[in-house]
Amino acid sequence: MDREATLHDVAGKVGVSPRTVSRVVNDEGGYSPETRKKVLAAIEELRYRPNMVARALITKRSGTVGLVGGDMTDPFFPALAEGIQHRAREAGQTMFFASTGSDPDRQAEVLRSFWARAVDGVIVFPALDSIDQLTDYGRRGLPIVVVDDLVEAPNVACVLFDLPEGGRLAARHLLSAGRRRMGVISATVSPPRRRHRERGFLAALTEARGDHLPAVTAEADPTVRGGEAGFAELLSLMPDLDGIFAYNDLVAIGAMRAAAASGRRVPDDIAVVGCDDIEMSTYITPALTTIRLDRGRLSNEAVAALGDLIDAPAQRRQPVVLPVELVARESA
Amino acid sequence: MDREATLHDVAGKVGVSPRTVSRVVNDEGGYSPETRKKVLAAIEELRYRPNMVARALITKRSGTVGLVGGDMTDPFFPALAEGIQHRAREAGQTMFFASTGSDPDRQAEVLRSFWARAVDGVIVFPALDSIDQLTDYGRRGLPIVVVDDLVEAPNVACVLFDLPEGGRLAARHLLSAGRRRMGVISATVSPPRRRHRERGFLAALTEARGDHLPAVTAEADPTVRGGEAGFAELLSLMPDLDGIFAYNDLVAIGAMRAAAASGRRVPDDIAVVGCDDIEMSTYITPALTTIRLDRGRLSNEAVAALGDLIDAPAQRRQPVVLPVELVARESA
DNA sequence: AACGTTGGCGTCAACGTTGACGTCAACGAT
DNA sequence: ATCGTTGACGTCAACGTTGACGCCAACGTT
Repeated sequence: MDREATLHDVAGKVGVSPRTVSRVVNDEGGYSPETRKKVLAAIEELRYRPNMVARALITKRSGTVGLVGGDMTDPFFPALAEGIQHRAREAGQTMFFASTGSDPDRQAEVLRSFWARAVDGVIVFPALDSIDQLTDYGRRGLPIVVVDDLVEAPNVACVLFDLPEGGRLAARHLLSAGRRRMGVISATVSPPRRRHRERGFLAALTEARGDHLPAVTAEADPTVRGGEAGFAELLSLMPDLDGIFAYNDLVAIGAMRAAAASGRRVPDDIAVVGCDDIEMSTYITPALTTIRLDRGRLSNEAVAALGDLIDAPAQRRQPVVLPVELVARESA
Repeated sequence: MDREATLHDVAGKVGVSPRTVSRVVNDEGGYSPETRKKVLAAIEELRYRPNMVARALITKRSGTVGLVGGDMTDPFFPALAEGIQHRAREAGQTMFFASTGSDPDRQAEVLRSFWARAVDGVIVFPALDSIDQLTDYGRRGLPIVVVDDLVEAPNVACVLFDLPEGGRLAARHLLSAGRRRMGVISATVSPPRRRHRERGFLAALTEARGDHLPAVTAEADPTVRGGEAGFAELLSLMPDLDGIFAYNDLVAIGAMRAAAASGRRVPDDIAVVGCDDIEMSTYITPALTTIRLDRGRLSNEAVAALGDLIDAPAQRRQPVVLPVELVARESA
């Protein structure tokens, strides 16, 4: 035959109904051992494989999950995608991937595309101002795991790192190293309510009292180049800067490079702390001190949360808050 | 209604048949302007969206493409995935992604999963010894773009960089810098017939004659750690090594780190050339001299080749060979 | 007036699988 | 012998959409 075998072909070969073949394929029971052997032999001979498209039309389950992020070239992401895909594969699922460039319109387009293809659920790093669309899809019945944000809606679970604590750890580390004139670089696309790192950092400074000056703040894109620009902005606000906390490692690396370019030694003249702990951070000189976000842990928790949503939807879910830790290297 | 609207719902609201609604949705013609307006209004009101699963069951087209690679944490890959996804999105397609860990059994599993979900085509970085399975899927009718290898089969097109030329450029660069005792690090998973870089490198040395010694070779995993191990292997074969060409940038960075750890200065004592041109290569010290593989170009060519296969399958395709260039920085 | 053409519809039967329910022979209990 | 139960099947009708083909009124040509 010049087309792929179907249940009907297998059934025809064995002399049973397609329904019976479906029972064997799906291990449903309700067939004799003899029938089972014959069906499996025919499956092998005809190279039958279930058509997941036809199956999805009936069961509304496609065996796929979607991963929606900002930009895949952010090194944090591929490691996470590998983790998520590994766990999804264990559950017999195939992964869609789409990046949104942190644009809510593109995220809406991606979610629409996934919804139209009956994905079993999605793991989303939300774009700015996209809670409404996430809530909408949750209400429509799409299981959604939101990462690094809080959305309360049916079928939505949240998994996030304790980023305020990360900010506090960074602040305390810089203070204990004797830094007194500090700055924080936050993400350009983050609204104030999502600047957890900055909030924790500033809170820790306030708690500590002491002789440090009030910290200055800047914004930057999540790239090395962004970090260079963020450094320049901080410096213009506080020329005798001696400590920096950046919201991700690429930005921190950029700040380090800009510091070096301006004749300041890291960490002698200025200490830098990042947040992520990407591999690159161990290879640059000096090696970056950073707040480690455990991607393996995040992958596991996100996929587990999605599995729970898929199996038992429309149940109330408490956010899962993952701990962070400071990894002290050379830059601070 | 507590379920998503279908063509039937829209048809019922307007008072036409579902087929007519389908004609409007798909811009097929064969309807009056008045009918079109009514249908579009009803679509808006009912928030109708085509069910891509149902559509795929009939048309055998799902509007999805699959990307199959080794490991997403290889920095070359995410940049490529962004490019491919961007181009796919322009064509209204959604991207599956799966990594295989360069394992042919996992690649077979991935292809089976994609095939069962009626992907329109796949772009594959082949795992070792996987030509047979690729040929098999090509014969079954799956459009396949193979990257960095050559597979001749129906429905298969190949896109690859001129890696032998990359090897030659690296060799000539090192020679012109006065290096005379050189080594090449190839991929552990590459069979001899796929060591294009090494072959080009050695060929250029043979052509050049001169007073350089025959190069030594080593194998390494595609990571910084792999590069450190590869460097050690080369060094054991040639203790007065003064030039290295690595098959990717991470390996080159690892070699640089190992050289520094052994007290050798890069490039003074030992010059290092990589291949890829990942972003990290510009940020490490010294910045890496490398053979640049243009990912934007590769994404475009791969997606274009896949589009051609999808639109006109079972046609003979000449491999697309992309040029490479040497980017001279500080390490060589 | 008759005939051929054609636009704007509609009908029908898939596509491959599965949920809901039906049939029937074999078996144990009475 | 009769009856109720049950395992091992089978039948039927979706699921939502589309390809193939049919119908019919309107129109132009003869």
